[in-house]
Amino acid sequence: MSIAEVTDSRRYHHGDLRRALLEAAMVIIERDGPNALTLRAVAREAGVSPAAPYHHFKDKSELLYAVAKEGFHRLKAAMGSVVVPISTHAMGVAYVGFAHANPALYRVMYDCARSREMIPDSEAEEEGGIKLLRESLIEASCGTISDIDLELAVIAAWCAAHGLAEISTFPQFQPLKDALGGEQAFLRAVFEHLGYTHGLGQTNA
Amino acid sequence: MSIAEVTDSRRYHHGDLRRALLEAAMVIIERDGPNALTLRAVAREAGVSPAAPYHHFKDKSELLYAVAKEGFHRLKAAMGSVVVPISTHAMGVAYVGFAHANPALYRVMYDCARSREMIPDSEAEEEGGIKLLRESLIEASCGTISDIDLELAVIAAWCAAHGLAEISTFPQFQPLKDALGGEQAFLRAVFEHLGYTHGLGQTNA
DNA sequence: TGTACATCAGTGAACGCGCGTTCACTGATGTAC
DNA sequence: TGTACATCAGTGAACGCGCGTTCACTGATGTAC
Repeated sequence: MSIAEVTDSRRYHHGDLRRALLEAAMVIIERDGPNALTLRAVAREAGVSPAAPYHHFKDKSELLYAVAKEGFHRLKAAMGSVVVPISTHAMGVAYVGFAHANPALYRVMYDCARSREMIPDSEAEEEGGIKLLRESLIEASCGTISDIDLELAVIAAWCAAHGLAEISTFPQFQPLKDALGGEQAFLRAVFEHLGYTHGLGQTNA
Repeated sequence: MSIAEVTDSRRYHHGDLRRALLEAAMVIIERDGPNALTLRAVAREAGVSPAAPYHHFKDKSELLYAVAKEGFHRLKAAMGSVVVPISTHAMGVAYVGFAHANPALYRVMYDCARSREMIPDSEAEEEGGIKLLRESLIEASCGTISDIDLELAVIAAWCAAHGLAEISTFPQFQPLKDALGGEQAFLRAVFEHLGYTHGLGQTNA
């Protein structure tokens, strides 16, 4: 439920329109697709005039930035909330789970991260999840891993998670999912194939 | 060089406008980004009136389909042209190379593949690369791999390639690339971390 | 406590723009005789 | 080979639309006295 619905939305002054606009943007992205994310649509969704957002965002691109930043923030939160013992595998599952729960937002986040320098703030959020991943890999190796191997392991795990997040939703995999006994078993099996059974990226054989 | 440039583009009748429109669309996507891909822009790029494309595509979405299909066709060609002996690793490098050479097209292809049922034709093209990958995995296992393990290996390899294709371009990896001695060494190292040293997805340890 | 007033966060009308698409048209092409 | 004509693949003007953004405005809020 958005803040606009919680508080009395008929008030002239909204209360926290900035937050409400971000929520509205999330709704629109997931409901109507990233291309439907216009400033006017966001204002409409938040129940506010088309000019109102300009009191909170310089222009459309700044809203987009903020949406991506919020997305990375939530992704980091999802990854950080896995139950102990933290494993790379569990974090990968959380990562993929987030991407599947918010597929369109996930696309917007990465389009944003790829297409331009993130503002420092957003970069920090984006880095947040990576930091958690790195820590889990250090822990799993008992701190013996070299810097270069660690970075390679981070990237490898990130690639695996990103690939799985985007590709495993394709309908053509449904037969295999059924054969393996469901989505979770399917994800586990693919992670195993990629070397994440024990929560550590495999080192060179 | 587009066909429009090769032939006399001042002719009233174009010759192969459909092809020229696809080429123009590719140019626009890579030069101006996927959001700049409008029917009018494509016509403009091809040097033709805004109504001309309607003699070759029912509407804008049909042009988009055709672009994605052509993209998958080229991706398949890139994967198929790796030198013998064919290895999963070599095909992965070809895949990532294609994605890096045509980043925006690559996004359009996957957005298209994800957002709707591809028309049968396009699905065949999309499947093309997967088929090559599957064959390389069968060959590498000397035909002893089970059906389920084979499909898992296909998906794992596909995820790794897709993840690497989209993530390895992030600027934050530049230091590591430099430390490893360049883009190629970097890609090889990450592939190794993911178990593709010998051209076969690792089986469960 | 009550009042004047500056500030803030909204409104709603308007702008210019590029878009997808349609339409009547026209020039080029190829075929029948 | 030459001509009439159907067909095809273009043109260019026009349409309605939703967009991002601006602007003068106004209602609500909070603070100084």
